[in-house]
Amino acid sequence: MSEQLTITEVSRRSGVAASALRFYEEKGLIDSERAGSGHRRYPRPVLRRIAFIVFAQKIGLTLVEIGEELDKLPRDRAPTGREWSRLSSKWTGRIDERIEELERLRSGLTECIGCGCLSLGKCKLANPGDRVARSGPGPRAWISGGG
Amino acid sequence: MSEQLTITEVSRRSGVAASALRFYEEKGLIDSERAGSGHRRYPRPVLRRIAFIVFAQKIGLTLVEIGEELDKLPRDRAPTGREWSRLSSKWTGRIDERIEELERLRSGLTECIGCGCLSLGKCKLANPGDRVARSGPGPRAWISGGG
DNA sequence: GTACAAGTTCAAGTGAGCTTGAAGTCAAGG
DNA sequence: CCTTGACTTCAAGCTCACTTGAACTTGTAC
Repeated sequence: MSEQLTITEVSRRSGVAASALRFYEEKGLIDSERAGSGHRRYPRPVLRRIAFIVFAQKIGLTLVEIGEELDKLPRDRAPTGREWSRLSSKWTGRIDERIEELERLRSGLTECIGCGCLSLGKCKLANPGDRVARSGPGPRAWISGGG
Repeated sequence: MSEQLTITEVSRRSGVAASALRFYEEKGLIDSERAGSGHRRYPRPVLRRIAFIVFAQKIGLTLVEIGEELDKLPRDRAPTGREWSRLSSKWTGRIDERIEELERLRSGLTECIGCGCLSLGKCKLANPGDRVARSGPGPRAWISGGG
């Protein structure tokens, strides 16, 4: 019958820390029911939702953006494969853009740095549209990294 | 003669805020000399150095990593093109890795989400090596985004 | 001589995405 | 009855990459 999962089970299966799961719930990204004790009980489809969140983060979406995407899914029932893939189509575009940007940067490194043009402003490669620039005080958006 | 630039000039030419330039200096990423007044005066080659920092950030290096790379350059004279490109070779590898990861994620989105396997752990695509995972409390590393 | 822009330092704030710690609840086992 | 362990909430802390504000000095223009 184990249709409901505890937070530790969900954490183990998803690889996402329990504290992060609570955090996601607080942000409205996932839901939980409660046992009589007040403990969280997760319906199984939450795993897919979490997988999607992890996926989306790796692609580079913020939790807010992910939330907006997830809001397009029905809350009352498990979404269909069709519904999931409708969301994902948007993201492949994002991935493509990012790959293109990285390829531009790679050319910049090999071509642009060899010559003397790497002085910004002049060099289109260093500043392609300036899409990453300025969007508030916090850290600028960055790439994977993790190493 | 204007061999020396003020902080506003450097800021304007590089597109990096003056506050950020001071911050970079504090972190040891760039140097400045001082006018009699105590105001910063930058030698021209600093622009290339800043360009490199901006570049490297877009690729996904942290300021600490960038600092480690820049430490390999001579401080007493302007580095040669050869010296710059030695640094950059490392980074192209990083870009390639990141592009590969994004391509894996893209396959994951189109193949993996259509089927039912998107439950993490089972799905290799969702967790390729787990390179981005766990490295301290802060935000996980993320990608560009910037909108 | 006084206004004003442009610079200085230092401390504190910001935002994202969490983690950690304190203090408490609840169910099962000995 | 007491401990253990899994859970709860809430507040505070942390990293990264900066920005912002306060209080102050300097150089130039009128």
